Amino acid sequence: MRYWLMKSEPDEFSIDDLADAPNQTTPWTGVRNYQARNFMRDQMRIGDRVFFYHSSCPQPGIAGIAEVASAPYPDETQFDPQSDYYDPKATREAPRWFHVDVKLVRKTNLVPLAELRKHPELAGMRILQPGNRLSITPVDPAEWRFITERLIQS
DNA sequence: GCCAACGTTGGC
DNA sequence: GCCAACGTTGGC
Repeated sequence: MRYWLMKSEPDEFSIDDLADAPNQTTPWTGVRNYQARNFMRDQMRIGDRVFFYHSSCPQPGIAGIAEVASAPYPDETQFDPQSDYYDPKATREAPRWFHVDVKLVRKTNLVPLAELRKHPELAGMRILQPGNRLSITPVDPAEWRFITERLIQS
């Protein structure tokens, strides 16, 4: 099982929105970065654990734990001319964008970005590197353990 | 609102 | 294929 961190802007879709979603599950649509797509398409497996991260907001940080809840499949929004995420180069025969479903495991206390930065054990995390913009990043098992055992209350 | 980082686009 | 211009992300 792998571990991941997935960013979402709470103004767009927050941990509470996930909690309120049918079956507490949502299709992770709208990713338009090849590296992030490849993680979902090629590496994620059902049951992989995910830190749900709030970005571009007053209190950026980890807001909950989720899990990968589906195999990868084409992102419908790429075919929809009305969507912000419409991609005229994508076709149903050759979809360009794939995503998985993500299901809530539980909300957690917020672990602020500033808190993550305090711990040398986490210094290697992608999210902490300057200029990191990738919306989906792998999390090292040791980092996952440190955060869940030390920074998240059970 | 600012600005650094970085991915993408498009001219050549 | 190069690379400058441009747009976006995201913390502060």
